[in-house]
Amino acid sequence: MHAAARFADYLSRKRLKMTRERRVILEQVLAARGHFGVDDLQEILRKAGHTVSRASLYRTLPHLVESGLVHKLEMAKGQARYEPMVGRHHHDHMVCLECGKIIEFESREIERLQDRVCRRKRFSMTGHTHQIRGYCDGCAGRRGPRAGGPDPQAHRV
Amino acid sequence: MHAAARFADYLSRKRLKMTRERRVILEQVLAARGHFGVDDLQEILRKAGHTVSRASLYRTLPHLVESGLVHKLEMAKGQARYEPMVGRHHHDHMVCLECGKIIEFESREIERLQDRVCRRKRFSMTGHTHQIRGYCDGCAGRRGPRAGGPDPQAHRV
DNA sequence: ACAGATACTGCAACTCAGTCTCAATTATCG
DNA sequence: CGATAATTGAGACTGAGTTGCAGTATCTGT
Ligand SMILES: [Mn+2]
Ligand SMILES: [Mn+2]
Ligand SMILES: [Zn+2]
Ligand SMILES: [Zn+2]
Repeated sequence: MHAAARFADYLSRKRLKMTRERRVILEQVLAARGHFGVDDLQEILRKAGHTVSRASLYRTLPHLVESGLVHKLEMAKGQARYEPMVGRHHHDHMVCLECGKIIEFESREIERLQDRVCRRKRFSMTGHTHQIRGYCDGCAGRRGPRAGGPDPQAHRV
Repeated sequence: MHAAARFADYLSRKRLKMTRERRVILEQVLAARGHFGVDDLQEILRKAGHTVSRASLYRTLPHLVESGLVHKLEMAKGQARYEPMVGRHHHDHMVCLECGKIIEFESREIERLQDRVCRRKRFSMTGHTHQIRGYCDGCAGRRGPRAGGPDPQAHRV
């Protein structure tokens, strides 16, 4: 099913309207490659000759997420980022604390173990976030192998 | 090494001072069981007969985290929560979207696979967040097995 | 014990992502 | 078409977290 049709279907099932704003947001979001924030998206739209208010972006993105066309990444501190999910499958992310680069990874084994631990705890999972923080190849070298810094996750007492 | 001594050590190495406020914060944080937010902590302190400003809490908690005595949970939306980590080992969390309950889990296997995927991507991990959202045993029942709701992580296009 | 240097505190002002209110506009459907 | 209900942009607002400042406390010698 075509993405636009899928969104139209989602909207009509919810008695929502397919407006010009929603159409152009969908179009630009699907064209985007990589991960973007709300302000990035507004800039993308502006360059494409469209004007959509921040309020409408904040209102529309949750619909795109709920319809499954877009995935939301909850970053620490609250700068949410989004990525189109059309024709892609689930993955998780590594975030470089130096340059901000986002690296995608996927592991069937981790997902399977995750299901297993949910079953063991009688927990009904609807979603998850598995985010790894650290330094990418390029940035790790530039910092030296023993850089004591933020994110002291590994401490033991 | 005793937790208080450990914190004192951390402070002196950083040329920071052990103030009355920091002492009482440490004391109450270590006594806390479970996960708490900044306002919870201020209330705990107040009940213990101490007054510490929100600003000082926000200034001190990062030190406790960096010294490894406390762990910070980055929840969606930015209501950070903390938990004492003295004498405990690393674990991750499930969060019930209905009642807010936080369930802890640990999996050596997932951690191992996580290290492996970092190696494969040449990523130098300093920390991670693995958070599972869904419904706990009690809440899942009360909602019925097929409750279409938020967090539509599982969609495919 | 003392004094100087430096860090810390509370307060209130501020930031910033995200939400909400409202009046004007627009999609939808019979 | 015309009624009805949803949507929009603007700007006010919220709430977690941060910051500048002036007064205060701790620390490091001596
Ligand atoms: Mn991605
Ligand atoms: Mn925990
Ligand atoms: Zn990097
Ligand atoms: Zn629950």
